[in-house]
Amino acid sequence: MPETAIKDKCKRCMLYADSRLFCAQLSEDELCELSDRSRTLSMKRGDTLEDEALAHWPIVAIDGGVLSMQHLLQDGRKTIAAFFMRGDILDLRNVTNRNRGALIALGKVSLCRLSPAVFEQVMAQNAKAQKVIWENLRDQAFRAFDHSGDIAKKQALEKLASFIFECRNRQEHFGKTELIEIPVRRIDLAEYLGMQPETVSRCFKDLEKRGILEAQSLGAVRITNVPLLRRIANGDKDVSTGRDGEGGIKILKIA
Amino acid sequence: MPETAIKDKCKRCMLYADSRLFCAQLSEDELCELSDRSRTLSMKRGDTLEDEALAHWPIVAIDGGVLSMQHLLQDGRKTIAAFFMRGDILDLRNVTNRNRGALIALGKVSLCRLSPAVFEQVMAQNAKAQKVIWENLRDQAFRAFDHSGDIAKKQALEKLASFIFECRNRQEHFGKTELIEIPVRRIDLAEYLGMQPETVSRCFKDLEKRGILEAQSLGAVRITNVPLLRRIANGDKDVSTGRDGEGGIKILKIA
DNA sequence: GCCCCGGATTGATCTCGATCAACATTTGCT
DNA sequence: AGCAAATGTTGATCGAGATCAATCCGGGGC
Repeated sequence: MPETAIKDKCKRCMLYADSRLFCAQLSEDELCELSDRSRTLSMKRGDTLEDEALAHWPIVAIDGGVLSMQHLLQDGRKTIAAFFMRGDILDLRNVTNRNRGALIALGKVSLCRLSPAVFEQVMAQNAKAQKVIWENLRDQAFRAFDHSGDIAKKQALEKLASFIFECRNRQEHFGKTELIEIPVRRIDLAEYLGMQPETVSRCFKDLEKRGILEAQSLGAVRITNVPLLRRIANGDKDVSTGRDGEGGIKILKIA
Repeated sequence: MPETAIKDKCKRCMLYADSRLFCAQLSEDELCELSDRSRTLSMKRGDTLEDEALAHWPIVAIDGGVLSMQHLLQDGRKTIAAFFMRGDILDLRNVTNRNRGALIALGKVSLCRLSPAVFEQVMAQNAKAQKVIWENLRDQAFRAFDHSGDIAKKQALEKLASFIFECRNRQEHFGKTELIEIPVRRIDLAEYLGMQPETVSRCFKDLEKRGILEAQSLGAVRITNVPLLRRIANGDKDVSTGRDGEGGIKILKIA
């Protein structure tokens, strides 16, 4: 077998199979070198990427599943600051643990610890790959800015509506259907949105009662009234308080 | 004057004068080309970077002042998702306005709209410059993750304490003093932390009453009890609720 | 299949911070 | 400097969502 044959582990990995993702941008030689010097890892719910492991492998690329960044307060309160999913690349080189939360899997996660040396080399040489990782990091940052805005002033119902749209934006679209996958448990969702699981539950029920969405299961919903959900997400009080029961008649107050 | 003479506008700009920032990494030729194809801009409180202007100049480097990213809800509620300060570089190429808030100055801001072509060229050629902008974007992302965690579950007092530490981390250290500059108004601070100006005011007063900090003016405070403020920021309920009036005696519950 | 247990739901109560209102102070403009 | 408008502070009241408590699932292991 020639030195440059693409490894099976890479052929099975979405980072290579999806033409928009990082490994698909690499030349055969680059991919093989990166592959040889990198290590895949499977995690299950609750597993943590330990500091010690991260010191050696500070660059992590997500193949599938949902990895969370969690902040733990001293009295036990917990928050999820971010979700990382397929295609996301985390560069934790020189990130002091002061401003980095724990990285914890929220289900089965498969990821690849990339060799920092090869990563750096590819970043310097391969403009296409550089563009992909730059845009990925930029997306992560903008998603975080958005999320900060969402949880700062929005009410519970509005936060949940925004989150459903965030899921919709991130998932590969299943045709034209408004079937949205919710890839995390209620409890994680609550921690991400800064609310209690009880409140999340109540808000889902409220949206169902108003005919805005249907629960398919705990892990998926179908939006039955996209414009109305959008208005709630955008903080239109006349809708979110339920005063306008018929829905969608009132003219939007577009700034 | 030779073609490669460094322009006055660059000599006066901290992006060049501070050796850690972007323009200081460039060769004289690179700097001059970038300078020729870029445009400085001064803004005053309330000025907005318009979409139209950003379409032509999507890359913005902050020389000084505080620029905010604001999200406006339909009923008038407003949140500040992020602060951008000296050295921050915003790359808004291909960012749909859907997930980008308005960019509004919170005081006098001086910035430089960088030529995308030259920026891209420098990013491809100059490894040192590439490292600086990569790390800057990474800092922005991690700061946003942190901030999301802060505002999701923390109480008002805890959020304010965290914010004071955020200011402390970001400012160039004035010697060893615990004098912290608060570079934004109360009202902006409230929008950033997802609370009301009244609450911000009450929390500052509370921290003063407890002897944890002294207000020097609206724009600066001196921390007089750093460990206690840290415990509040970290969500130690025994402290933040004021039950432990003497402060600092109780043993920390480190997880 | 059955058991088991973490997660999800539902209901009742309470609290922190939002809101409203009045007043003080700072900032910006001429 | 002096005025007007914007911002900040203080006090009183109210409500959305946290908290507490009691079930109710659903899916993984044997």
